[in-house]
This record gives sequence, C-alpha cells and structure tokens, in this order.
Amino acid sequence: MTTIRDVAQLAGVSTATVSHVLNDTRVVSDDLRGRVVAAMVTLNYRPNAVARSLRVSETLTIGLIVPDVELPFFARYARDIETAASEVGYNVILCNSNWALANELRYLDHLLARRVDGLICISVSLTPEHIIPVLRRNAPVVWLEESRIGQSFDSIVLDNHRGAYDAAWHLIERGHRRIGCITGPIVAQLTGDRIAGVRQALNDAGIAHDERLMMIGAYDAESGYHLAGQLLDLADPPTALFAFNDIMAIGALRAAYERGLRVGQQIGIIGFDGIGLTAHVSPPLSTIEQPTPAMSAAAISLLLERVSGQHHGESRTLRFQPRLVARESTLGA
Amino acid sequence: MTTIRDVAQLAGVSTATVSHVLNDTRVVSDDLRGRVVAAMVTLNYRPNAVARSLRVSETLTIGLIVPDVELPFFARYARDIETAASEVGYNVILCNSNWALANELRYLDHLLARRVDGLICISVSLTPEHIIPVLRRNAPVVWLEESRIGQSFDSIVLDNHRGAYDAAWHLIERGHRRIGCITGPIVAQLTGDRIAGVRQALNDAGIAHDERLMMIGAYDAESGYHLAGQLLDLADPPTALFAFNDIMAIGALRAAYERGLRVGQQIGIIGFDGIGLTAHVSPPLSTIEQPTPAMSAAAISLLLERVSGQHHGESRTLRFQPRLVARESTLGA
DNA sequence: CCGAGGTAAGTAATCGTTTAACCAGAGCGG
DNA sequence: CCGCTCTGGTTAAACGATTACTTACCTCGG
Repeated sequence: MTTIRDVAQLAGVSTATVSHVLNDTRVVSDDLRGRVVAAMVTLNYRPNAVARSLRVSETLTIGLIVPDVELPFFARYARDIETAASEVGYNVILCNSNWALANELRYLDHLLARRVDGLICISVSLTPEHIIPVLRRNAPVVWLEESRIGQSFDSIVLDNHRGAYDAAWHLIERGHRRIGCITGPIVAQLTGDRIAGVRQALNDAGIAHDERLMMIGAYDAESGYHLAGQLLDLADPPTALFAFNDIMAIGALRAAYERGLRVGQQIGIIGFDGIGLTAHVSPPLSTIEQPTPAMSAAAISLLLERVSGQHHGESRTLRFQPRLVARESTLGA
Repeated sequence: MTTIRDVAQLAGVSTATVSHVLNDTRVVSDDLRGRVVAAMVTLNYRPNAVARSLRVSETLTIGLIVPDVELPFFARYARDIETAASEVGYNVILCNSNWALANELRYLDHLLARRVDGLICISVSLTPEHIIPVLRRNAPVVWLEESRIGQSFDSIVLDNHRGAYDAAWHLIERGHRRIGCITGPIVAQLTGDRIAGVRQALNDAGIAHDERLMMIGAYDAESGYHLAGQLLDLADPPTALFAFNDIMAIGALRAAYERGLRVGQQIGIIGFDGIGLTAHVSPPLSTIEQPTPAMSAAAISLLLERVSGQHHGESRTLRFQPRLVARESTLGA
C-alpha cells in the first residue's frame, strides 16, 4: 500500500508538501503541485483515513444504534440518516441492538473505542446513566423518537400528541364515533403522548371514551392482528381502528379481511409512521407520516454542531410535525 | 482521553506490559497484572481502536453496499449481515448507493480510504473492472445475490432456478394451468435464472407456455400492481400469478383486491424472497424464502477466510437453496 | 547595502497503539 | 563457577498521516 512518503519521494518533495497539496492547506507552487499530483496518479495513491483520524482525532464516522433494521420503520431511518450523513462526508456504522440492553452497551463500547464523532440512538432501554459516560468522552449523542426528560443530550422527536390527534380527528370527521385503539406498551413515552392525543380529539368532539376500545399492543403485526380481531369481535364493535404504528395496522387489515369486512367502508383503519408499504397494501392504508428525512437531517445537524463546537452546553429538543396521509382504508371506495 | 501511557504510568510499568495485559499476548505476573487492571479501572481506560488499526493494519470493519436499505429485502440482509459480523467482532459501515453507480464508486473510495477489512456488495451496476482495484488493495469482496461470471471475487448466490421452479411447480400442483409471471428487468442474471426455472416447471408438467403471460416488472410494488392488473384484465386471464419478488406480489394482491377476487381461491399469488411482512398481509402471502441468515453468515465467513489468509487464489461461489413457504394466498381458505 | 517582511518550501514531533529486540535475574546442569 | 535457557520485564521503532516550527531565498524601502 503506497503511502504519502512514497508520493513525496517520487515527486522529489517533502511529505509536508504532499499533505498540503492533498488538503489545500497552504499555497504550493504550480511546479511542485503538478509533480505531486502526477506522482499520486502514477502510484494510485489513496490517503489512509485511519492514520489521518489518529492524528487529527476525528473519524468522520457516526454510530447508529437501532433495535432492528429489518423493521420498515427503522430501515427508513437508517436510510435517511445514512443519506444525510453521507451528504456531509460522514460514514455510518450500523448497530442492531435486537432490543437488548446488553447489546446496546456492547455497541456503545465498540463505538467509543472506534472514536466515532457522534452517535444517534433509537432505544427503549438505554437510560441517561448509560449515556453520560459517552458524553464525557465528548462524543455527542442525539436521541431519536423519544425525548428523555431533561437530559444532557439533544433529541429529535415527533409531535406524537398532534399526530394521534390528527388520526383520531380524521376518523371522527369521517363519521366514526366508536374508535378502537391499538396502542404500544405504555412504558414508552411516545405511546402515552399518542394516547393523550386520541383522548383530546375524542374530548373535543364530545365523544365519551370507552376504555374497552383501548388495547395494548406490542408494535408488531401479530399483536395488531390479534387485538384488532378482539375489537372487531366485541358485541358492539368499533367502526374504526387506529393502530399506533403501520405494522400493527397491517395486522389489523388482515383481521378485517378474515371477517369479510370491506376496509374503508364497513371499517376504517389508520396507522402511524408512514412506512413505504402503506401505499401498496390492500387497500392502501391511511397513516400519519413522520418526516423522517427532515428529522434525520436535523439529527445530523445537531450532532455536527456539537462536533464542531458551534454548540455546547444545554441540550436541545427539536419537535417535528407529522402529516396525515388519507388513503382508501379510511376513505371508502 | 486517557491513553495506554497514563495507565502504564499509574501502574508503574511499561506500556508494553499494559498492552500485553490488554491482549493476553504474553504471560504477565499476577502482581503487575493486578496493578495494570486496577489502573485501567480507575482511569476508565478504553483502548483507542484507531491507533490499534493503524499499527496492525486491520480495522475489524467491513463495508456493506446496498441499493436502498429501506426496501425490506435489503433491510433483512443488512440486519443479518450486521448480526453475523458483530458475532465475530466486526462492525459494519452501511452504504446506500441509491441504485446509482456514481454513489457506489464514491463509497468504494471511502471504504478503501477507511481501510475496511472487506466488502460485501449488492449491486446491479458495478462491474468487475470497478472491483479489481479494490481487490488489489487486498480488501476482499463478497458479492451477494448474483454471481458475476467467472470473477476474481467470491459470491453468495441463491439457486434462483430452483426457487422459481418450486414456485411454479407449487402453483401447478394446486391445479393451475395458466400462470402469469411478473419478472424483473431481464438484464439481471437472477431474473433470467428465475424465468428459466419457471419454463422448466411448465415443461415438466407438459404445459405450453404462453408468452403473453410473462410481464417485465421493476421489482417495486407499483409495477407489481400494474402488471398484475394487466394480466387479470386479459380476455383469458391467468388463474395464478408468480411475482419475482414479494414487493411486487404485494402490489399484485392489491390488483386482485380491487377486482374483488378472493386471493387463494379465485386467484393464486406467490412471491419471492420471504420478507417478514409476507406473513402478515391479507391474505398471508406464499413465497420462496431465501435463507438470508445462512447466506449472510457465509458471506462473512468467506470474507474472513480471505482476511486471515486461510484462503486465497481462485474465487468461490456458494449456492443456497430457497424454501417454499405456502400460505393462504395459494392455499385457499 | 542592510534588514524587515513575505513566500515557498522542508524538518521533525506527534497522535496511541503493537511488537521486535534487548536485558536482568533466576535456575540449573556439567 | 561458567554458561545456558527460561521468565518477565523494558526500550524504542514502527504504522501514515498532520502541522508547528524552522529555513532559504527574494524583494524592496530607507
């Protein structure tokens, strides 16, 4: 592997000059510059980023910890974050925690050892105590999806209350009075926010809330399917279902399908997140779309502002607004 | 940031000893070992992987280039590859080429600069000429999904012929005589293999092949939807559809849905790949499942065998067998 | 004609590890 | 008691870049 020294030698200059040509960090006479460039070409020289990183202590790398990138919601984030990072010259190390705290801690360790410049996290189990040591090694952290209350790190969150409100309100507008909800585990803050959003919408519409219509799911298709089935099999079933994510909504579609219900007419179904497939299932699924590209770009920005020292001190939380996408599953045929 | 020198100083030993304790690379007396470990703990020392990489020229990192990790099929590979890599202590740098050759080349450059130990690629546009220079810098490459004929790098492929044969045969067994196919772009070798598999099955069953039942899709939901619609609207429509991937099959489900056809009874539909959602759509979709975990693990193995020098020289192609997963979409209710 | 200032280069220290080469002392056979 | 082999340790040279510091030369005003 050819090094900067080889280039310098061939060009008959010092390594300093080569470096300066490489990084445009000092004027170099046209004569020498030409010789250096020529040498680089003939030797097919590629600077060693590892050596550079060691010297300037900056790796142009960020870590991304997600529970499971196979799930469409995380996959979308992974793509958008990678895209945003790559646009500013950063690479992304992907880490699947598989929902296990132990794995997250292991990855945290690896990433710190790798001296990543920053870290983006989607996690339900990591707590501030786990993150503090990371920050102390001045690798900034951006939290995605959920704001950990009053923390020392930045976060990017969705206005979940508003999203859920919009979903419920949309159903109400379509004439629904009995709305079944398939929530997620209530330990998660975002679940609580969404529940509150639904309650508020029902309130504003003057609809009494029936607790039996609120089922606790697990954000997976299986639970969406089963809980939707239970709701539909009630003596006085809801006329619409709001699943707290698209995957559960897709499960709900199936429950309706098996009961021969025409989704959109006999039963309204809406999901949450806006994963790509919602547009293509049968029938196309209404959803509350998260602006993941914007949120990803924001996450990268916050990170880089800290990396570059443009911002430090108190943490910031950026809140984004979701967007209702109404499709056949709530609009009828 | 505390370094190995700090630890050595605090423990009253040389850095060499600390290093040997760290890596178990030479016997160290219990006395010194204890002092070193204690020093590491009190200083909260984490070895700098960048420095280590520079010294031993090995980064314990591999690059993964995929077209778009948001698509479920690639997302699944990303997860399985990351999992397999992480099990042997490697990290994965994720790269979304967004289907563009220019991006792929840019990433190739980045990854080489980063001195990744190896590279796993899923790409339709990269050609051997692009890869040769990579290999010359002894970063082994494993190709996924498609074997580039007689190349100097290893590849992991699916037995596409067999998979398509099984899919078609399954439909034939269920009594179908007119089978519509929604293929992918025929430039891709895997598409050709699958077409051949279908032909073979029809042949073996003594069914004449109707060219008009073969439509060229783009491996996206949209094309699955449209082409399935065209097929179903024929004067003598097929009684079953075989889409060359699950996403297109999901589009086909919708086309059937809109025509009021009961999938599984009036029309059979089968996909390819075995993405997670197939089990949860309405109705659950039959598919040909790729053993992605095994294939990912194999990719990592091949890579590491070259990294460690256990294997070099002629390239190997590992072929995996897919598995038919029959669900309601071809089995009826 | 001298010295200040500017320009374009080179020298060498440094980043934090690993590891080859060296060394001191202990044990031991002859 | 000499010389040999172990054992457990240290010293210092890499790895491949960046960059503070130095140097050589040139120009130009006084």
